[in-house]
Amino acid sequence: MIDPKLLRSDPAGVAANLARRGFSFDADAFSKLDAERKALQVEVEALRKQRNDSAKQIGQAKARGEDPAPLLAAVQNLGDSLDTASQRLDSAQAELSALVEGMPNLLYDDVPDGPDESANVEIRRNGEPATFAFEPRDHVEIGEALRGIDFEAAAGISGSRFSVLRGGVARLQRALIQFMLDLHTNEHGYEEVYVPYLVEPHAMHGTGQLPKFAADSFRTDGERELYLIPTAEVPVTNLARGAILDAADLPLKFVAHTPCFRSEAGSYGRDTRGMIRQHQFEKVEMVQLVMPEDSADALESLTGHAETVLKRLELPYRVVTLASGDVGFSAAKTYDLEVWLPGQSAYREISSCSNFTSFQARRMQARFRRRDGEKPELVHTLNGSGLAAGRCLVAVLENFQSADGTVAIPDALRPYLGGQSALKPQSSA
RNA sequence: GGAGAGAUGGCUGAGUGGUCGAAAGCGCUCCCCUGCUAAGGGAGUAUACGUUAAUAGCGUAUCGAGGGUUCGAAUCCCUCUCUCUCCGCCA
Repeated sequence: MIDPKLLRSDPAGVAANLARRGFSFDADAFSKLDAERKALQVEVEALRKQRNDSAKQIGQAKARGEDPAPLLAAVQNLGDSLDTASQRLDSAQAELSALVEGMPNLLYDDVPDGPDESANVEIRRNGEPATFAFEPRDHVEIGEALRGIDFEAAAGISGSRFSVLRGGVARLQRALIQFMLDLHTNEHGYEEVYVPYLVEPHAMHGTGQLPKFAADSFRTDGERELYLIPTAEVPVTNLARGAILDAADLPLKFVAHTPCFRSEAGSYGRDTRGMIRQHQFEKVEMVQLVMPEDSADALESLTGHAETVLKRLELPYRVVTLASGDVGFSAAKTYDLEVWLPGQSAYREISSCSNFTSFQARRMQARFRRRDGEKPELVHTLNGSGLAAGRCLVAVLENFQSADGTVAIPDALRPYLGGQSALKPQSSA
């Protein structure tokens, strides 16, 4: 949520910023609606005062043993007019908050302008895409040869966009996750957390997935309205919901491994082959809660933490700054890490690192206090994948393949696989 | 799954439908007195929103949440949530 005070004081400036996203904010309509709301609020409060005063007088009259009847008569119609006015106030407030909650975060000035991902700006690369003496296969072929990925079995159980992993490949994914968690906790100062995979609507609302993007997530069908988390960002960031933290405790840095569930509505036909775009995938997520003045630097270091994973795994990648039209709803600025996939001869997103400034914190009232007695301020929240384990598995399979179908294990992972140095193809039974 | 108890300000804990935003104690802040391994006295001590130059006043709301009854609800009624205890069942 954008600061309502800023919306009132500089609606034109907000509109100009959001226009860079291609989001149109009607500043005049907002100001008019807000003025209406104010007038109604003043009216309602005046009526309430009248009612409170009368009630008080009635009480006093009764205490003195006087007949309260004339006073009662005087307030007879007050209730009705109060009801009417407060109903109008409620609907004005509902309209206003729907408007404000539907507005994306303000962009940082250094976000490059552009309508979509084609305008994203590459800022650095690491590693060289390997050249193969043969036609590199994609992970689907590699996985089948290893008898390690079974899409047919998954389809039989859950339909399209699911996968079953077996044997060494399943273990390789687990090793990746372990490696990432150990790296972030031991070397980058994150605290590992284990969190619920089903969350209530208010948690989804806090991080910005609701109300606007309900269709992107899976919702349970039972008596309780629960959502399968689309990312660990939701439960982990919500750890600070309603909190008033001590400045001395900041920054808070959490890392969690969770499965992620996405409905992928509207992505029909995209990445239908393989495990690039699934309804369920594993991800290690980093979340930081920091003081406002530190969030810009924190985004750089958080992105660096994600990059370290790729460096240690010897995977070629590049970092891009998302263009204004491609930045997500809640973010003020986002870097994507894109890993090289030989099977596609393309860089593909494997991590997304964002600074949400106070946008999520305001929604979930996550605050901190600089000193005793001072007013609490909103924290800034950030998160980034560190990394998407499913896509990382794809990247390892494709980048470390050899002509005979063997896949070498990156050195960094071998301790997690009992020293194993390669996955060998299996002859089909 | 069954049975019961509870939820009040930073904490503990009162509260009869009527000056209750809420007693008292603790804690904290300031002042006074006093003077030194102290004690005593006094005042103050929630948050949000509106109004405003104002973190001054004033107003409104908030006693787990949401409804209802009433001129008036912390107090009565309904629904829900959470916490605790016991039993059962499990990982």
